[in-house]
Amino acid sequence: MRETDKSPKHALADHLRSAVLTTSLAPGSDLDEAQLAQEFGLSRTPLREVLRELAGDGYLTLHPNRGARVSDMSFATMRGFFQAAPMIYGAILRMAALNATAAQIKTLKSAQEDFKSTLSQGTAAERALANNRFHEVTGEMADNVYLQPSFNRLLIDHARLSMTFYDPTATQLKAQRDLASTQHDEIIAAIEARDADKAAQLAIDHWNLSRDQIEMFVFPEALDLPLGSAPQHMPA
Amino acid sequence: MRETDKSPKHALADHLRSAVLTTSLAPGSDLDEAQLAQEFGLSRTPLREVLRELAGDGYLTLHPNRGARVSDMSFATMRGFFQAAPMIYGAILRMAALNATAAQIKTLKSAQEDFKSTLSQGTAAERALANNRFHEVTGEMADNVYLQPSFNRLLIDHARLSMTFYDPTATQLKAQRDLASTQHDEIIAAIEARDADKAAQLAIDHWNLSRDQIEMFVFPEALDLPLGSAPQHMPA
DNA sequence: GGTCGGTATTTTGTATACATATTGTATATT
DNA sequence: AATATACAATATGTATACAAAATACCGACC
Repeated sequence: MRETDKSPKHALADHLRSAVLTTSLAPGSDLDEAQLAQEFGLSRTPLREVLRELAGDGYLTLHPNRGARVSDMSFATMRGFFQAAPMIYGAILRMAALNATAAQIKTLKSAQEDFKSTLSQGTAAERALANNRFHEVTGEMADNVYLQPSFNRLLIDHARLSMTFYDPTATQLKAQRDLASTQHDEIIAAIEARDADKAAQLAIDHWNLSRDQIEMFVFPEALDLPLGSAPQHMPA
Repeated sequence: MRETDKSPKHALADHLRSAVLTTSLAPGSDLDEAQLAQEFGLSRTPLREVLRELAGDGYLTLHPNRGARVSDMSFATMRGFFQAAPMIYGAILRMAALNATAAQIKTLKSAQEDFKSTLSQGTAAERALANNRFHEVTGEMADNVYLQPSFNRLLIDHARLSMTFYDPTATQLKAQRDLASTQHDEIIAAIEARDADKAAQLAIDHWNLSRDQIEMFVFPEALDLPLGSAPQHMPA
């Protein structure tokens, strides 16, 4: 893979996408056109075109006369996310099982290998990107231009939620990740067998796992402090 | 509504959207940047930004070094359309019933009034646009950024299919249009009553009607010619 | 006569310069 | 001292000029 001869536009777009997905660019943060232009060695004109493309895909939001910001994630959008995700994920995997080509299955397996290697020796960001890539491939397999835009938008925020609600101290996490990987393998098998119902079911299972991880972070075990053991705040 | 003081960018975007929806710009036709720029009185730079935005929304497709074309509709995309539409329409109307604001309901009623007036005295294109607007409002009501992109993409091709498979000679058409209008009224009522199940059911009904119209065009009654009554093609 | 190759023309992509809008700051006024 | 206003600084939006790519045209060659 030659990365060097890619056009600066592609390099910029890839960089921004990764940065948004891994929240190294935080939701809501705003981008400086002049700075990015200089950094990636192109003028503002093509740069602004890239920003518009990424805005169309949901990575960024453009505010007239006020520049581009990373699309933000409020509690309202999270609610919408949890409502829409199971349906879309299920539909995508169902169609993936029906329509996947041999070449795509090969690509998916390779994406899964990459994901596995990030499990043993990758950062949280690398894991999120590899997982994102795996699911992107399933989206391509489904080959439905009407579902794809919504699916890709879900994937963006799925990655960002994973990064946001990632708790390295959680002890169950290793086991959950292994289960996720196992589910990926099962998904590949279902697609290869063209078993649409199985694929749809696995989508739900996989989604629930993901959902549990986030829930576990938001609603952790309450701390078990006996009443009164914490020092009282006394008036000075 | 002042149309005159809108920025040329908005004017261009609106024009292109309408032209695509009504197929006055045919699927697959390509756009001349220089010509459009002159026509709408702006330079190529902002014009290209508009093209990128519309491409993000699915109206256009950009081909690197080869300009912008109206997104085309193949049989493959039609198949995908019929697979995805019922699910998304149902989900959108369900959420619309749950989340619609009073202001939005007012907007929807007004859109329906406009639609009704096109039924009695509008062209096919005007009807398609008014119908499209009605459903766009339901999309806004659902207020779900993850479903909206797919829904809007479906609406684009729904409008274009209506225009493509529109048969002014079909006698049932008037009755079907009145039924569509009645369904719109029922949809408004369900949303106002916050009856999500009803709204979802109406989405399916409304969709089936639409589907039947298209099917009627593609598979018309076979011509009732007795065998042999058509002149045989004789060798010269 | 048809196909290949090279040049001219057209079209798309990029850079730079300029115009316009927004934001921050300092000063004046109440 | 607080607010309002004018002005400066910064950032976004647009136009034009130039570069690169693709297409069309024409002639040579098989």
